[in-house]
Amino acid sequence: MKRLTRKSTIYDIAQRTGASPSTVSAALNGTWQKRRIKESTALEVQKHAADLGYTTNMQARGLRKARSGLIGMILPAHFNRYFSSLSQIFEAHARARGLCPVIVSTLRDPEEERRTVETLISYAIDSLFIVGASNPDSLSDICTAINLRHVNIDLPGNKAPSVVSDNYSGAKTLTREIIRLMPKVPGKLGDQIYFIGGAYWDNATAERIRGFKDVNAEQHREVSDAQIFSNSYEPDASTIDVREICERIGGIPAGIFVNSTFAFEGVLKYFSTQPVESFRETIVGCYDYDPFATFMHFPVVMIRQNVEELIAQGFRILDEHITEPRLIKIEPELIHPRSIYLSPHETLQRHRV
Amino acid sequence: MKRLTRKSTIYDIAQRTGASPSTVSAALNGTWQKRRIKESTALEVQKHAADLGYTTNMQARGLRKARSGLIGMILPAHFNRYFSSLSQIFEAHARARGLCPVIVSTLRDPEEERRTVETLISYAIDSLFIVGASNPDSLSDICTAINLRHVNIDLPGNKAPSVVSDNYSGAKTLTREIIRLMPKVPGKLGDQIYFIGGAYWDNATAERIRGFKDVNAEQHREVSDAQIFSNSYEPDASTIDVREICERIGGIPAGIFVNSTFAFEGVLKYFSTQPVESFRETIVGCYDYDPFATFMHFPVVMIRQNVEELIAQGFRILDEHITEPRLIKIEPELIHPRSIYLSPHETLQRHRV
DNA sequence: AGCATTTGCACAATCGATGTAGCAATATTG
DNA sequence: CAATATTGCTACATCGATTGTGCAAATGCT
Repeated sequence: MKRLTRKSTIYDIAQRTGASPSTVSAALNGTWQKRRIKESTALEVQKHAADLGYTTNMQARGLRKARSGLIGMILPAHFNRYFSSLSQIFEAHARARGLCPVIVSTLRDPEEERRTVETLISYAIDSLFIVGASNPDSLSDICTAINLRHVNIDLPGNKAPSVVSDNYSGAKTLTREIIRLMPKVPGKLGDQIYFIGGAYWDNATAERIRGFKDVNAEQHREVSDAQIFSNSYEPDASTIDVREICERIGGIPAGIFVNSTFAFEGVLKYFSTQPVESFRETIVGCYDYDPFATFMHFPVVMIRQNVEELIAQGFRILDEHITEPRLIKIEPELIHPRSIYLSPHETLQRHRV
Repeated sequence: MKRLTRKSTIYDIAQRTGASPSTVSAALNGTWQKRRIKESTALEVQKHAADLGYTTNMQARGLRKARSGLIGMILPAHFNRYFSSLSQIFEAHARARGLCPVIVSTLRDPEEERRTVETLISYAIDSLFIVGASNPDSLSDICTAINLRHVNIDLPGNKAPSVVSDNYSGAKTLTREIIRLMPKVPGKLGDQIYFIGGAYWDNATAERIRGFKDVNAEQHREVSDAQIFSNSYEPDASTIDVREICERIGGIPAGIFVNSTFAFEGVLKYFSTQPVESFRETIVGCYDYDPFATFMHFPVVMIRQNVEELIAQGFRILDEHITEPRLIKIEPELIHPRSIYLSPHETLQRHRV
């Protein structure tokens, strides 16, 4: 009863139809017109293929054609709304092109990033999206060495085209909004605004800090470096940082610029140890959008990166065979408290191609 | 200047070292002892391979060995904390086994599920995790036909081993907790508890409805079918359903059992149209956990499925070559309002293997 | 009819790695 | 020292699809 049926191959079909393997191949991969195969032959072959349940062995095809039909993406993590929205949209685009997406997370570990890229290369991926890599340029080197088309998304590199949010402008918008919503009680304890999360040496964080500082300056608020906590991607960094701030000022600050939803979770972890009432006058702005995060028990404004555009531009760059470094900035948008941008299913439906 | 360098192959290394391709192959894939290759030869080959930056062409290897080193997973969507936590952990396990994870979402579309499984098969994946499929059995048929090991996760099937949450028990726990937290004002408008989301014909929803009803019965609360809204996975279903409920009772119900974070987003979408004060006495229980969702401006209790165990058991089943259908139930846990279970990075770190 | 095209298809090499079978050189044994 | 065993390696077929080349047969043309 055990059907140890091997997958059927073009040779099986060749036998049944009496055609040669090359004819079968042509009939099935769409090149039969070019190869002057009679239509009736092609149809015959296709019929037999269909009822044998034939599907192309992509490894064989890939081996021969030196491309696989796979398209790779590496990103820091799946378990995050920003990154998973990137995956979701990346996937829709890949599918629309008849490619099979391979999305792997690398946990911001440079060594893991290298290994993963090499693994993907060993599967002969046709192109690669490098999302939020800690060292994009070293990955570019690997790709360039074997002529693999790739783009950086989210964090830019110097050796390949990059598509990123306009972090400076987004941070300015967000900072302005935080300040606008902050209780206007000058001199009040915790009247200052803090920046938490990320790492100052990465481009995105640096740009956001710049925007944060510039808006504060423009509004005649002093910002000292003691208000900026961006030295680590370590798990608990933001939990520890926010605790330190709160202990320093003896309360919860009136405004916090949180640099990512990852960091925001860390902040919440500390908040969960504090009484609910302590948040009455706290305004949190978070760079990155999470639908649930806009419904906190205190007001949260968020920046939603234009994920669709980030990915679309990435594909455009690959399509147009652009390989020289360049930087494309995409404007993000402000999301107000208690708003659901789109239900996730809607987002998904929109990208069914 | 353009380095159109092809990836180097065992033939390149063979040339440089003067060894034959088979020797090179053996030296590099670890079988050299078995094939009685002198250690010095093997080392020599490995050295040359290293500085040529050689990596195995997995398509060639896969073609020859009829397996690819890829392991597949299909799931409804990436853009969701439950599913993306499954991906995250799946990936860690895959990596620990030296496999490359290929995770593809299928948007609960049966046709897309079939197509995707066939695509994955055409890449000769070594095994497959089928997560939350709308029709697991038809996918099992496809897999069985070519002898592909697979497990169902989250939603069970009848033709392959399945690992699912104990939905009945989880739903009972959640329902009890909702009732416990609900304001004790009998006769009050909206004193009833509602069930929203999912589709009654899928096993998980059915089990949860059963748990929901049983606990209500046990507490001498009547539940009519008019309190249960589980007829659709359509995007806006839960938004529409909750609106209908609220309009029917002229307010927001005191207790809502929301069947997934997807549905919860839909509910929030409606809530965002209502004044904040209207939620003062609403208790929401949501089956599935999202870290941000526990910090809403009204109390939210959640059920966190034991994602680690779901995946671990899935791998165990594959490892032990279990193919006959069986159902493994994993106990989920209750998550209280305003609690962050683990920061995402911690979750990730724990699964770096 | 006689020649030139065109049509329809088959052959065989190829992609890169694997693994069986086998051969020569060396080592072991009686 | 001859016979046997072991060591170290190579040759070659193979996995399944693609594709350049070639060659009959059918058709067109004069």
